[in-house]
Amino acid sequence: MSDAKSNDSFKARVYAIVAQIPEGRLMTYGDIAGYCGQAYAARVVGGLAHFGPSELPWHRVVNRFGGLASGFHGGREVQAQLLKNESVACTDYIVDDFKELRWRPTL
DNA sequence: CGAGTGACCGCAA
DNA sequence: ATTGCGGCCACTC
Repeated sequence: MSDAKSNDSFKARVYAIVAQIPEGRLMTYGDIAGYCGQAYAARVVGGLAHFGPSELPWHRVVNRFGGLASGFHGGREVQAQLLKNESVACTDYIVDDFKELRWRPTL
């Protein structure tokens, strides 16, 4: 909300955004980090995701190229399968309409 | 407690 | 247009 300054840890904000990503939608680490207030903390988003709760739709989070990242819970093939399961056209671990599916959080 | 690593991005030349 | 480099935060061991 209005404050949303630094009451919660950075990871809390990242998890909140990722958890709010709708189906068929994708987001990039830089975008999430940017919406968290630190566009330079893109690495943190990835790091948190590596240890983050598998309950969050990390499979909807991709890199700048719209491709699946590594270290996903289970494997990239699983992530690709999940995206396909969400009607997301992904080819060779790369989202086809990534630029079109790039979702923007509702502030 | 301290140090290192990490699924990255943006910019510059 | 392409390539190379640096930098920030949090988590884990």
